[in-house]
Amino acid sequence: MPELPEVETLRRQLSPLLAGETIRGLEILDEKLRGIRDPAGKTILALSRRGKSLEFHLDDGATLVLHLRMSGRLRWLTGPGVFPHTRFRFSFDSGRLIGIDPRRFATLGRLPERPAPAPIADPSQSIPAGKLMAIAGGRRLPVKSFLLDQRLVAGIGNIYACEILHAAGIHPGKPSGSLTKGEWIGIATATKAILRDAVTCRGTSISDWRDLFGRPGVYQHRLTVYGKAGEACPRCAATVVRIRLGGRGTYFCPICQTPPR
DNA sequence: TATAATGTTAGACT
DNA sequence: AAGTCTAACATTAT
Repeated sequence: MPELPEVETLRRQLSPLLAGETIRGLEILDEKLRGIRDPAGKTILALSRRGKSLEFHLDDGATLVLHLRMSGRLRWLTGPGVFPHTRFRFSFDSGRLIGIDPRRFATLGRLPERPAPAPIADPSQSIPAGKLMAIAGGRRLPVKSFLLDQRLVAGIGNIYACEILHAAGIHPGKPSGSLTKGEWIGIATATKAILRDAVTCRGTSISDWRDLFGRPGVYQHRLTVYGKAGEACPRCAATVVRIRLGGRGTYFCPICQTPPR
């Protein structure tokens, strides 16, 4: 569920609450998450984000890495509160951080060594068209799959990939190696604008995404194609279609997103 | 009952 | 061999 804008929303909301706070305890309620050394007594120095991962930097030099995968959410509580599917609970002097995850795909680890960052490490900050084109090289990989590959571009997920390609007017199935420089520039421009806008909107709440305080984001009101099969394309009024690409539901406008060749 | 869901990855296939 | 594709993970909702 959470993509770059949603995770960045959590990071921004958590930073002022947790920087300098000492972890008083960590309760793990899902046996799948067992195995991390107890961080109780460690102080959080800073929070960062890498792609869709949220990183807690501790004063013992270790880093706790949280990935929410499909259905993970975080809630900050200062009073009582019980949520179904709670999988872990951090306690601090100032409150509690609850991890909620119905599908149990989320991961929480204490990684001493992190993998090398993707070539496009933060597409909301810097996404040079020339670099995209170079990476795409003569690949046949559909451009949407390219944008979703976290080893290449970190942070874009299914919703924003669909929205970016619609904004850039490019068919999601177009082989990435066949895009022109102009098309990559369009993708880079759309990516930065959309991701930044979505962060400002505190993410997209189509179904169950909520921010740290339980409030829905508002970017769902700005979606142009994602989840809109059968509806009119806001740019050309043709009917938005849904296909399956790389195993994921893919929405696009068959008229203003150029067909692959 | 069958399908799909904001993600990732191991293993299969080409 | 590298690039690409599919199934699987676990659960809920339609």
